[in-house]
Amino acid sequence: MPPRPARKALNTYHHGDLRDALVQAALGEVELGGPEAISISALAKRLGVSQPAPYKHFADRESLLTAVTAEAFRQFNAILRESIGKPSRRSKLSRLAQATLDFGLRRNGVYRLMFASRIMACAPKGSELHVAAMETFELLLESLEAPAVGLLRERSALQIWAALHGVVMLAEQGLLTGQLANVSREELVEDIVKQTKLALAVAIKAADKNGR
Amino acid sequence: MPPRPARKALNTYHHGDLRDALVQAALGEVELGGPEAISISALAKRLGVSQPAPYKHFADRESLLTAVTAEAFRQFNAILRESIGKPSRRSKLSRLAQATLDFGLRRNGVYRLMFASRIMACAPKGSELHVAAMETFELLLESLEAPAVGLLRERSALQIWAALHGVVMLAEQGLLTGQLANVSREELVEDIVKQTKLALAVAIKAADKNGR
DNA sequence: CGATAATGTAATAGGATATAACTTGAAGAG
DNA sequence: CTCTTCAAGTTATATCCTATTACATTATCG
Repeated sequence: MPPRPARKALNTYHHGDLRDALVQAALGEVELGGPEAISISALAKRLGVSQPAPYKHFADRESLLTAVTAEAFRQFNAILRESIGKPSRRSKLSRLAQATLDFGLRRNGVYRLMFASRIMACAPKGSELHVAAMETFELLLESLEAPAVGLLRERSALQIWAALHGVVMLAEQGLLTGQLANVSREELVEDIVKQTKLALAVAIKAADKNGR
Repeated sequence: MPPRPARKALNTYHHGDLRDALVQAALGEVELGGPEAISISALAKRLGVSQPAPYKHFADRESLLTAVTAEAFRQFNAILRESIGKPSRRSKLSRLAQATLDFGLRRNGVYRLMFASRIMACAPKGSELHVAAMETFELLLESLEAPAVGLLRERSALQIWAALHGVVMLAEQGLLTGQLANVSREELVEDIVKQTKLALAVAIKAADKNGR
């Protein structure tokens, strides 16, 4: 299927590219109010079309949310790709981790849509959404500049990924209190990166010993 | 304020303890369908009262959700307390981690309400909800049987906590694919526990060296 | 150029949140 | 013991949102 041709609106009756406009506008809403902020009728009003018009492009609200989530993953992937691409004295993993933290806090509504709603859980394997999400994980694996391969590598990736999620969630929910409140988020994430590298090094050494 | 007296329903007009019944019923709904499954009117119908009756106890839907979340935290805390209390050959930390994983997967709707909705982010410090959530973190600190104190201890707790969250979320969303799909969740969590202990040991050694 | 599919609109049903005004019964004061 | 009062119900209603149906308009292509 070729990407939609993005026709121009030549008249007032047809919008031109309502489908894409809906996704973008919805992403804007989610950014502020999270997944539950998306209202089909509000979006229609905002885009100057009748209330039922969106249903020509999305079967229901759920289906719009799915498309929005997929778009969010693509944007997120672009950011990650850029973060590990640019040269820096810090490691790729560290840069990716910091970029994730930044995205998770600055665009928290979108982040919640991606990682904390039930939308993802419903995405069948091979769907647009699932593919985009898998690509995120691929980027993470790529940023793990380590000699480990296979399962060991995946387990390390999972652990840093999981820990990153957790920090974003806990930070957003005001659960970083006590003395933790005085530590910058960046530093906490750096802790996680270091810890993962340390554990991976130990695991590799152990594997070598066994394999020898 | 004394705990609500849990009056009996002596007649048909008054329910007896509608407030508590609402919270419990809502918790049941959340368990299956997540936070968005809660509908005031559906709950009212299910409990045999008129649709606006719940508004005598909760200002709005949001306020009911907050109460439900607080109750969920209390139940979670009870489970955690039990898990680290009973004697076992495994460490407290490991038992708490496994209990969290179990709760997160088996009662995922509730878990999402607790850790992935915007309800928590809105809870002011000192509120019923915030207190219950902080107690969860206290239990985690308690289960960290390590000589570390203060910030170092809190940072370790944060890291294992964050990683646990992440595994629950990723598992629920079907993002554990590839070779990871063949590893049991319990094993992945055990990885996290080991890794945290290792990192903490290293950090303590470093701190000792500096402090010497 | 005319048929047809894609994309819009208007009208409407159904369900949810929330408020207002009224009713019931429990519980304390005199 | 009764009267008053108030918490906790009720019915009725306004508003908003989702979703469907039937109809209108334009784009596209044979």
